[in-house]
Amino acid sequence: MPRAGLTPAAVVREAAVLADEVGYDRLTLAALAGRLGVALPSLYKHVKGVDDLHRKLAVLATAEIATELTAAAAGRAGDDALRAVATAYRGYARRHPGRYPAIQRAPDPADPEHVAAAERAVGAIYAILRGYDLTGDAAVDATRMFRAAVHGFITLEAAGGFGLPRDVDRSFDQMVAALDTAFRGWRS
Amino acid sequence: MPRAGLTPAAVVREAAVLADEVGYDRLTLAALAGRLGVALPSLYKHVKGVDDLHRKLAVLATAEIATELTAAAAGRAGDDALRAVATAYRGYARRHPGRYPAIQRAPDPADPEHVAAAERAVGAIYAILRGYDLTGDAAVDATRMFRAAVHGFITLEAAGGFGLPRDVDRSFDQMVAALDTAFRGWRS
DNA sequence: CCAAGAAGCTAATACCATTAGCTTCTACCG
DNA sequence: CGGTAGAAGCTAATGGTATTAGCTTCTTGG
Repeated sequence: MPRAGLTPAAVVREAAVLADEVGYDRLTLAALAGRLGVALPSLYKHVKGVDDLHRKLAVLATAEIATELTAAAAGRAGDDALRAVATAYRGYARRHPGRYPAIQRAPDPADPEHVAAAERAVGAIYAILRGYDLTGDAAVDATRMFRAAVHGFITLEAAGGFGLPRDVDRSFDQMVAALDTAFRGWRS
Repeated sequence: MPRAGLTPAAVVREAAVLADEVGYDRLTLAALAGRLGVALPSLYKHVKGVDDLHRKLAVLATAEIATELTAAAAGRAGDDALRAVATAYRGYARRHPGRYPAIQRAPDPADPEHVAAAERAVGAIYAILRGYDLTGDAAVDATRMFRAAVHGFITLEAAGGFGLPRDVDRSFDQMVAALDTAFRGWRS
């Protein structure tokens, strides 16, 4: 009987694929084990349990989105960068509907990899705000607003919370334009 | 052996209390039955299952928050109303951390009570935007932005997503002020 | 007053996660 | 080249959850 040759990384990668297919809440150790051609308890050699799997998936997804946000911001400034990063943010959530909710989990301060990924993601947003002359507390507040607005839009959209026929893409564009207006006219 | 005298409404009310105590994701039929002094399967006389319970809880919470948002908006206009409704929104989420996530569930179009509650909640926000001379598509877009920003802020805050020491209440006030700026300068 | 329906119960089934303890492969070292 | 230790897999058992079936008992309306 040949071994499956699993590693923690391979398990988490497959978990990410599975989550995108069936949804984050239906990511189950049983389904994951079946997918990997292995009995369920065998997964415990690679992850400590379902909570640990969620944690590892959060690290993976946070690192992925951080890279995409950073790439989107590269070579752009001002409202151009704002639009690019907001679009990349929403794009990641749409391409990876199962990974995206995992990102919500706050990093354990004792996990340097997770903390670094989260800082990289937030840093990509924070950097944009220099183009609006926002620094210090104002930049922190504006970053929080950006994250809240984009994340909130993504989750409401995913939940089917926008009932009216008005085009959702257009609403998103309008929101990003309004964020630009807000950041230009920021008053501390 | 005396009857517990349950009704669907009583079951959902207790579910709301329990959810606020232990969290929405730990709202379980087993715990709910124990709380009501009844065996687990007995709950099926009042709710069809856990999904139905979630649906009913969504109706309850949506109606509650709609009432609070409407009350907050009453007698106010412009940025005054904006601040009041945003504060009421966040206040509800903080007072009812277990009910709040239930609201995310989109109403079944075939459920008039749920649809009406959702329309009442969105209507309270929509009404504010008349004070900014926003109507039609612009009002829809602005309403979506308001909901996205406030909801996103609430969920990020609840998830512990704001790591930095900067005061979160102040960030929220700044965001509401920035929404005011955005709505004043709205460009279609 | 009694019959029907509602409200409760127990028992059984089916997932899922977790732990314990066993077997077998593999890789490294003498 | 052989043996051994550890890693990777397995089965079995336990406990929690939801759901369905079928039974009993209370309550209420005719």
